[in-house]
Amino acid sequence: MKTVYERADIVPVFAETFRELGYEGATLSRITERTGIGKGSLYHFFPGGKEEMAGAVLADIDAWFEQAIYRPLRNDDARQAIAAMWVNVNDYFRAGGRICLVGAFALDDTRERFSSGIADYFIRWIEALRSALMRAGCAETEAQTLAEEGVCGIQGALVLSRALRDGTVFTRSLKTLANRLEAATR
Amino acid sequence: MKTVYERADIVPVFAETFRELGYEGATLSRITERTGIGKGSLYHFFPGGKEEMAGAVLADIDAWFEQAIYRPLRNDDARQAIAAMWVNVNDYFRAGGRICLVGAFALDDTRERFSSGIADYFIRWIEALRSALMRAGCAETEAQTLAEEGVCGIQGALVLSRALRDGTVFTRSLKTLANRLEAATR
DNA sequence: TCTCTGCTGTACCGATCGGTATATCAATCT
DNA sequence: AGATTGATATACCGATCGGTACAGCAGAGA
Repeated sequence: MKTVYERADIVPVFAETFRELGYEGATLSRITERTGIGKGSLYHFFPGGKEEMAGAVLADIDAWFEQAIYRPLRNDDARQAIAAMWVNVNDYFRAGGRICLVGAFALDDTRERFSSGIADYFIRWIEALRSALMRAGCAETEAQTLAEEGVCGIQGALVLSRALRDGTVFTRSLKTLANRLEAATR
Repeated sequence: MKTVYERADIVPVFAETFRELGYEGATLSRITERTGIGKGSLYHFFPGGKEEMAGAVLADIDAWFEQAIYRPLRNDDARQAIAAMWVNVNDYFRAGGRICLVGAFALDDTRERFSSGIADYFIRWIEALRSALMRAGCAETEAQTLAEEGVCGIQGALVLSRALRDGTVFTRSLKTLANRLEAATR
């Protein structure tokens, strides 16, 4: 059999594995087990090993957020883009059933491996949201505070809903944040 | 030499080790290296191994929050207790330089090992804060929302300040949250 | 002084870690 | 057909994993 895998097909499986087990917890045997791909192929596509695999996941995540969240926030109608952000974020994180890998990596030593990528992800998110808020009528300092508060709140909601095993906490928190930002743009 | 260690002396060192490396990343060799205690003593005090060590840390953390945060929120003057909470939390987390181990454990598979302890920590925090908010004059539903938002925001601020390597983000976020709650109690 | 108890360091256990080498396979090109 | 290429499974590597066994050692009580 010659089943050819594409990086694009494998990376999302990596992502879920790292999400569930963390960087250290995601051993190569776990990864081969979940992807169904042997070490041979794994190292063929990712000669850099585990670190390259996780790096590919982060790049994949970054690309998704760039096109689905950041770009609309920067370029499209501000109010609409912000509203779409809440919906897309709720879907992406499966209403709290899925964590933010970037945030999780930031919390422990794994941060040192992907330092700049992790910082970028959040900087660009906050900056894009701030831009949208200002276009929607916020003053600069308020927009900055609210943007930080929004991104912050999302990360916190992920932690909390995981801890409580209650996805409604996540969706409810997003709603509260959305109202808060909406109130500030009129 | 007969240097007798107390569990109370060791546990905080465990805590920092788990914080920095995560549960999987905190190997026994790392732990012995940081504590300066050999495996012999380690397993003498903690026959249950790594899991018991981490469990002791969680119990330690829980006890600290109970006496320093939750109890005042439940019993003392509401406004004062809330104000004290922000100060104590900022100190405890070293202005964002130290993460919340409970939150970190919640994010990956480690949650399954300490499930009830993790959930309890957050449930009691939110409940205590809600109680204080109500005594300070909040309506019940608003108090619940604000309490969740507060705890949520703290967790998010920890993630964000770690990711950005910027402790000012943490302190600033706490300030914003404090203002938010203050505004709702008058 | 002589036990006895509690603590400690160390050697060791099987299992698994991340990673490498290689032989084989399927498909394509000449 | 024969050679070449890319993809795959597998065996294997030294290192380290979490955990155990145990011998020795210091101090308290007899």
